[in-house]
Amino acid sequence: MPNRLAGTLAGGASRQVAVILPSLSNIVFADVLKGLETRLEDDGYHPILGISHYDATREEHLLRDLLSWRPAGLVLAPTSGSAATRALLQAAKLPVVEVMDTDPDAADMAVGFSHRAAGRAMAHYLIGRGYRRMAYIGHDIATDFRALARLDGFKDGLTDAGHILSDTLILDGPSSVPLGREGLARLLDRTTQRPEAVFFSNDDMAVGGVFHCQTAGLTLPHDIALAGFNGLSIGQALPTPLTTIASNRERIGFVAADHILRRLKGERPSRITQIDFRLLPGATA
Amino acid sequence: MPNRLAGTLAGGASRQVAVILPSLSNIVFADVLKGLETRLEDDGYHPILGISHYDATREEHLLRDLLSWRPAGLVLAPTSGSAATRALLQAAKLPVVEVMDTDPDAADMAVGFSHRAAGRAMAHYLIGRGYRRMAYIGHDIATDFRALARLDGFKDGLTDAGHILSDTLILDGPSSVPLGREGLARLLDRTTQRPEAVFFSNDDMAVGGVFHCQTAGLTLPHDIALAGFNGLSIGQALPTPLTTIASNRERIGFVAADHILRRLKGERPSRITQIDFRLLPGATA
DNA sequence: ATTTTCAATGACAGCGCCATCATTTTGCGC
DNA sequence: GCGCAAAATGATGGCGCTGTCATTGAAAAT
Repeated sequence: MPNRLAGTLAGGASRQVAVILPSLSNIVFADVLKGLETRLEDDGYHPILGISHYDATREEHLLRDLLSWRPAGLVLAPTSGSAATRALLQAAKLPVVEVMDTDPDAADMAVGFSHRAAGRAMAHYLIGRGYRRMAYIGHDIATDFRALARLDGFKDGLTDAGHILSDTLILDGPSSVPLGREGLARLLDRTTQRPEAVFFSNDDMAVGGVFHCQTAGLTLPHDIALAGFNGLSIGQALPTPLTTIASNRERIGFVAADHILRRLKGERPSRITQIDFRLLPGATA
Repeated sequence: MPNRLAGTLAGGASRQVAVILPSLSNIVFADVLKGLETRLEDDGYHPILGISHYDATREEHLLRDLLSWRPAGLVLAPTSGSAATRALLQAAKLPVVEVMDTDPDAADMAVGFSHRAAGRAMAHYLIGRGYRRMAYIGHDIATDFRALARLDGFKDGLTDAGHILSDTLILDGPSSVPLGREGLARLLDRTTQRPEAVFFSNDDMAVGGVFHCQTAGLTLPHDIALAGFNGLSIGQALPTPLTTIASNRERIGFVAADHILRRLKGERPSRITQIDFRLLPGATA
């Protein structure tokens, strides 16, 4: 059995790719990782993993740590646009892909989609369906800046049509089904005038909202309309399939890995790669 | 920035731990990985990841590949008890933890719980609740031998009380909410006599079963009782919380990593470590 | 002041492999 | 059979670091 440490040190290519993700609690990043691993494995590469927990300091520390293994490439779902991180990325002489978004000033390459555009698309859809009084329920937005971008896009979309967001509820902690359920309960509890539609920060939260409606005896979408984001299979299997936006996370990971590998072969994959999202009209909105 | 390749080659400890998991589609293994990463990160270690896709050949190949990086330790959720794999593990002079089960003849250490005992526990619970005609709905069991062990344990439990499994439905493909929903629909469709209770291979499948009942107008647990396995938050957030068995997957990962690290410090953590499962009586059975 | 002990510093071999270059072998034409 | 070019084989120098050993200087003991 060869010793790849020695091989790499002596000048061979490393065949390890550093991967930094903000979380693994959310299936979303597990999907990205799956796509990455699938493509990397094809060429005999392996991911070295770091979890930033949505913390910029931790991310920067991980970056140094992982880079010290001299990986052949780096894939990360940035947790912040911190200057220190950006400097490290620029300085690192290796292919870098930032995933999940399409930041036009990415250090090197980017694979993902515009969360702002996704939020806007949902606003347009809901307006098109005739909803006017709309609310938003989200998880801890301070950390998850992509969810924040979707919220901003959603507001933009409402503004486009001359409307405004009637209510916003941000809950502490990571997104989850129970948190979404609690969120909708609290939102409905505190307002006299029920919103016609609620946009959740993601599908986990939205499914929780659906469960609350089932418990509270609210009929979807007649009494209230709900929409999520991600297109998780759980939402589609509900008795009333969730209206949501499908993001192709596994493909994002796959393409990101492919970009790294192609760059290593001397090719020049495009700097920004869109992996389209798709609005899934369900039965909840 | 130091070059850890050189450092490790020169005799330093590697600070990389190889991790082989069967899948990342299932949140279960993402949880294990999260626990692993959390503990490893504390000591500046990082996981190098491989996904076996429940395939013994692939697992063996990954093993060789990852071992060629001379990691400090190895954690794997075995996909099979293949002789070749076992030989590689024995031969490898590094701490090895097999997770998710408590195989008494593990190559080195094991951290997990007995799936057979878990299945049996659920049988005892359901019998105690007065159910007699019981069925099982599972996903592709040929690959997921831990799910198979739970089924065997479930049968054992029924046998203990002088009962037998009245019906079994195994569906192709990995477990998912839609698959569970389809499974229950098909099971009920093909039998004249409806089972009193159904045990699903896991929570994803069982939640699908709950959704089918909601759609078909079946009241839980009066018309039919359902039980799952894993204790996912989604099941607990349902309007009728799912009766299931909670497995502490993140803790399994955490303890596994801790065992590796302690071994590297010269300690001798126990060979087999039980991470207890816990039956969660919900409202569905 | 001299010897002894100990810590601190510095020099160096070698981890296992890949690239490069030197050497030998082979093939071919005349 | 000889000369030359091409190919196969073999030897060697790092890659960047760690652990060891030798050396030095300072502190402690006599």
